[in-house]
Amino acid sequence: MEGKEELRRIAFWADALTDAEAARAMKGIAERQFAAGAYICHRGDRLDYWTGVVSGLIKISAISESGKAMTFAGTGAGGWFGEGTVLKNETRQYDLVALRDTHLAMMNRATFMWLFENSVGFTRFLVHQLNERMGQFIATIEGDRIHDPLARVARNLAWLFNPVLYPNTGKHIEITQEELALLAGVSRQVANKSLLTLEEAGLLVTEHGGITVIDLQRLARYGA
DNA sequence: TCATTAAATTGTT
DNA sequence: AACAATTTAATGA
Repeated sequence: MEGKEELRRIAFWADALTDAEAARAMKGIAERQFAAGAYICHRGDRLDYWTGVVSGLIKISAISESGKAMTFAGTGAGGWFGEGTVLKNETRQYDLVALRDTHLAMMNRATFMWLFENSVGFTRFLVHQLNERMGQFIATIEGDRIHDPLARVARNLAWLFNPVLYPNTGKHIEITQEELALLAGVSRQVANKSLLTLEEAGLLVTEHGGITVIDLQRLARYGA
């Protein structure tokens, strides 16, 4: 009971575990802080941790052959990622960058594998998470062909509101236009104009240091 | 609680 | 990239 409460503070999937499983999970998790702009890991590094964002914002990106940065996904508070890398026991395929001061929870591989093989609740959660991420990656591949920066901003923003990957977030998120620009791989000016356009279309409301989404469905499909 | 200032964020060029 | 305008946060009376 005690370990579960503690785990619940940093992991929304704590409820899927038994008390004993939660206690074991907690023992295998280390918490680390990263400053804004810091690299959490570079492509090719061996990072054998399943990682959760307790607070902050990170970007998952890769450098294409042409040398252009390509963002695969952004993850805000409550998001967990890297299960694919840990399961396959291989090096990271992407760069991880903290876009703002970020607090991470990192579960070591042994604990992750133990939960995967012994906890029904955890395995069920993982399947759900992988399935959802699959859909998002497919959308990402399609999105990379879209050069319209407006659509890129809209999609990146919509990902941050994925209710399955980040169940804690409501319709509001704290993110500056500069941070969103970094995520979408556009300039801050473009992000600013895009947001104003999206606001005019009635899809969202811009605020200071934050955005409230009105129509997530249309936002995710914008330009498609 | 209110006024002043500093810092952060946004809007524009 | 640089600038001005706007909003929030912090400070002290």
